[in-house]
Order: sequence, then structure tokens, then C-alpha cells
Amino acid sequence: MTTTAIPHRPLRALARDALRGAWDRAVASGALPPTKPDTDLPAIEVERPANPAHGDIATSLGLKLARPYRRAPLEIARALAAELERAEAPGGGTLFASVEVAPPGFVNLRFADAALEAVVAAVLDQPAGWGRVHAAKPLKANVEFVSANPTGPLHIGNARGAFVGDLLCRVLEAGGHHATREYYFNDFGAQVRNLGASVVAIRAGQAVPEDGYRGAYVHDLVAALPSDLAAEADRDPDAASWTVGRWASEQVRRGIEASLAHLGVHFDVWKTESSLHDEGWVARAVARLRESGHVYEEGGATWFRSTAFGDDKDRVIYKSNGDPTYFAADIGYVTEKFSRGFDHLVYIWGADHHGTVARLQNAAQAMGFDRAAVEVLLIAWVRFVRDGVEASMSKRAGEFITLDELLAEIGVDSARWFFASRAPTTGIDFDIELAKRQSNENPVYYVQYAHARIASILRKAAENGFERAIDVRGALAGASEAALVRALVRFPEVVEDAAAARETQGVTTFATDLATTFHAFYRDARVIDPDEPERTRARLALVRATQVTLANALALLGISAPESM
RNA sequence: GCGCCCGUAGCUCAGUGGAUAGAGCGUCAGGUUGCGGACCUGAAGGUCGUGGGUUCGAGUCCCGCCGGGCGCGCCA
Repeated sequence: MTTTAIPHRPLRALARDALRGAWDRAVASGALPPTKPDTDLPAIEVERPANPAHGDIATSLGLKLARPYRRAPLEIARALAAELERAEAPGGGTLFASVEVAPPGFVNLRFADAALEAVVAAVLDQPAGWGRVHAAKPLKANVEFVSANPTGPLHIGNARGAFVGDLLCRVLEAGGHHATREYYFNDFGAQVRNLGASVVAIRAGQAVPEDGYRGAYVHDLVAALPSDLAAEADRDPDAASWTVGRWASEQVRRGIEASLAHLGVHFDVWKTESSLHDEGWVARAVARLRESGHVYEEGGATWFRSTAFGDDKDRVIYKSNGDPTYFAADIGYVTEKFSRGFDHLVYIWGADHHGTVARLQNAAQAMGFDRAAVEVLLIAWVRFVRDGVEASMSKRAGEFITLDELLAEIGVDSARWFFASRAPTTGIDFDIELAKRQSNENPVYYVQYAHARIASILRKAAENGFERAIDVRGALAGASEAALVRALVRFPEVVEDAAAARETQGVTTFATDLATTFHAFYRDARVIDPDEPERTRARLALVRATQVTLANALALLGISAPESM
């Protein structure tokens, strides 16, 4: 990989630096007053204006400084503008082509062509790194998601958590962090035994127990039962429930892993609840809490004093019968995760678990961990509907649509885009029939089409001898070209924002915008023209950079970028 | 009752406290003698649930109310 003197930082960050420098110089020159120690000063921020007439980037610092400085916003803006005009681009030359003061106190900035061209050159030089940014404080994050107990195949109710978790990991990684994908499941509880009992009962031709499982997959398990387990089931049905349950659970777990692989989701770690007990993590965590006085006994049970941290009630760790609660394992798991060197834990839970967030963070705090390092993202419910009728999702009753069935109907790319483009906290209606009918109109195809169209142009370019003849110089000659460059250079900023917010809607919006801008460019600017080789080379540079950006944005979402479609 | 989340165009949803609130789908009217028409151009469509407050500036922050979802176990 070659390294050049090209800005790898987002342009927005360069603008922010320039603003900071301008402020300092304005103070140094006396144009703005020195800052008093105790004043509450605004953060140095720049923004991408919605209105193109307001430039590529803007700042409202003049307005925000008006109160602490006790001066007119416009006056401050003018002082900042005067210094911003001198701001230098990393590669030399000025960073801004124009600096304008606008009432009531904005400063609107337009990047110099050379600065924009330098970004395009960087994209072409290092396409794989385009859209990956450095984090100010890189996290070593553990992201736990899905974590459905292996008592049945994943159904469409698990879809959102699976996609959102994976998307979050991808976004964190692009944002300069490290993410480990972790799946946690119960391998010894009553549910496992009930699954085994269900298999045994069906094999014996008896009714499935009250709290058993009865989907078609249970019958598949019966048919696949190995001979030794089958013999045990026939000999001693009661005792076999456990062994058969463990076997069945592992079969189901493998099926889940395969389904997830089909979604493009691969876990780094599969962690069992039993291991947390067997390896002593739970006991040690409880001891740790006890030492610091956060545990007490009452009514034969062991309690965590969660109210000391603002919870509305204390929480049971060990029941009066001695069994640990789910919460007990959670506590042990926190210490186990931190012991592996993670400095940040992310839990992706369904919104119905919001009541358990406080106790987990309280326990982490009580054990001496940074409360803020335990982050819980609550995913809102998806209401699955078939032609207006809500689809029931009961694993026990065997009434559910599996993830595999859903994807066979609407496709992975389409499903990924659907979930990526919506805020995880927003409850959504998902009409499966509607999704099938509309799958051809899914916006994801709009973006993929732009990518395929570019691939076609580049093939044509090669046929005309322009294979390697790409030259960024003069690429911003026309209005369509300028608009395209201005659209694509924002990509790293979008990634930064996505990682910070733990959301991906910004990426889908960006990709759609870029595709739209490209289609307009395509309409206005003929790329390949053998009579205009220089212009062709310049436009090819833009087209290629656009393709890289679209491909990387789609890859960030785990979506394919087809060469043709 | 208490707590958390949500309420933006006909539908599904975007919108780090900034300037004239957007997209897709749907509806209506247009566009091919040239690199992919799965595309493009335009129009209609909004008291951002509601009433206050903070702010130079509120869809965004705070409080009340209305409506919807979810929690409030020695279940997981």
C-alpha cells in the first residue's frame, strides 16, 4: 500500500481544525477578546448545511460566542472568516475556495477544488481504506447479540437483533474500533430439558408435555436421533430428557449458526451459561460484591442491593432454593468479559428487557467497573404482519416464520437494507407480503444499480483503451462533476457519525444520495469520449471513486455490490 | 399507578440545537436518433400528536396532557 501526503482525515475534521486555528489567531491578533478562565465556551463545531447555497461546510460559532463575548454575532463571524481565508490544506494551498459571512452569524465555507481532488486521489490510491477512520479513543468492544436459546430455529422475530448487532460491529470496526461478536446461550436450563422431553415423547408416540416444543423441527430432530440416544430414550424416557435435550440443543444451535451464516453474520464467540458457573465466574463476582457490602441474605435468598444505585428494588442472585437466577449469570459474565481485555461491553436486547438494564449496570458499577463501559442498546419491536394480520411468533406452539423462510422470500440484501435504514429504537411494521411485492422496488437495488452501471462504464472504458488512464486533474470541471465529488467525499464523516451514534440509517441515506447524484451526473456528463481523452480520464477518475465509495458503503452494511444485474 | 421507548407527507421511514423539514413507495404530468430506462425531470401532498417553557434559533432539549408499544417475578 502506498502512502501519500493526502488527507486521510475527513474534510469535516480539517475544517474543524481550521476553525480552531482561526479562533486562536483571531484572539492572538486582538480581533477577538481573550477567553476568561471561567467562561462557559461553546464546542468548536462545523456542520454540513442542508442548503447547498450555504457552502460545503458551515459554522455557527459566531452565534454561539455572542453571549460569552458580549459582541454582535456578525462581528465575531467576520473576525473568524478573516482568519479562515488563510487556512491551509494539508497538501499545501488554501483549504477553502470561498469564505462567506451570512446573517445572523454563520460562516459558510466552500472547499478548494485542489482539496477535493486530493480526496478523490486518495480514494483511488487506497480504495480499501476509504471509509475507515481513526477513533479518538479506540474501543475494544464485546458485542453480544441474538443470544436466543437453542430450543428452536431462529424466527423472524430474531431478525432485527441479528442484523442490527452485525451492522453495529461493522460500523464500529470502520470507525476505528475493535468488535468481537458474541452469542450467549443457556445450555442447561429447564428449556433444554423440555426440548429433550418433547423429542422423547414424540418418538414414543405420546403427547408433547405442556411446556414442551412442537414445531416441525422437533419431528426432524426425532428422525435424526442417533441410535444410542434413541435406545436410552426408549429405556428410560425420564432420564433421557436431559441427554437428548443436550443433543437436540446442539443440533438446533448448529442450525442457528448456519442460518446466521446465511445472513452474513458470523460470531467469534459462542458462550454458554453453564461455563460461567463451572469456571467460577459467578461465584467470584458474587464474592466481589459481598466484599464491598452490596450483597445480603434475606428469606433464604441472596440479594444484590441494587437500590443503592437508584434501582426501585433489590434483585435476587440466588433463590431460596439455592438456584442462581439469570441475573447471577449476568454478573459473572460481566467480570468474565472484562477479564478478556475488553474495555467496552455492548448488549443488544429486545425492548422488553429494558427493565433489566439498570440492575446490570448497577452491578457492574458495584464491582468497580466503569458504568459507562456497559452499554445496552434496546431494539424496538418489529410487528410482523401478513396482509394486515399480525403473525404470531410462538416457538413452543411451533407457530412462527423462520428466518430462513423470510430470506428465501425477500433476499438477504433487501432485508439488510430494510433494517439498516431504520433507527433501532423505532418500532416498525413489517408486512411480509408487502415486502415481497415491493422487493423489486427496494432502495437497495437503486444503489446497486448505480454500482452496476459504473462497472459497465468502466468495462466500456477498457474496451476503448482507457483501462489505466485515469487522472484526477480537472475532474471538477463541470457542475455535475463538482456535485458528485462533493457527495462522495463525505463518506468518512458518515462512518464517523454512524459509529458514534451506533446507528446505520445515515449510511443508507448517504448511499442513496450518492447514487442519485451519480445518476444525475451520468445524465449530464458523457464519460467516455475518445475525442476528449483528457476529459475522459478525469471523469473516469470520478466514476471510479464513486464506484469505490458505493461498494465500500454497501460492504459496510454487508450488502453485495454487483458488477451487473 | 410507576418506569422506559415511540408519535414527522396517503403508506413505510430519515432528519449530530441551525438557515426554505427530506427520501422511497403510491398519485398526477413529462423524458430514448449516444457509455445499462432497475434511470431521469417536474407537480401535488406537512398546524412535525398537543399545550407551555429554555434559546439568537426547537421536529430535535425540559415540563404537562393525549394516543400507541413494552416493562414493573426468588421467569428467562
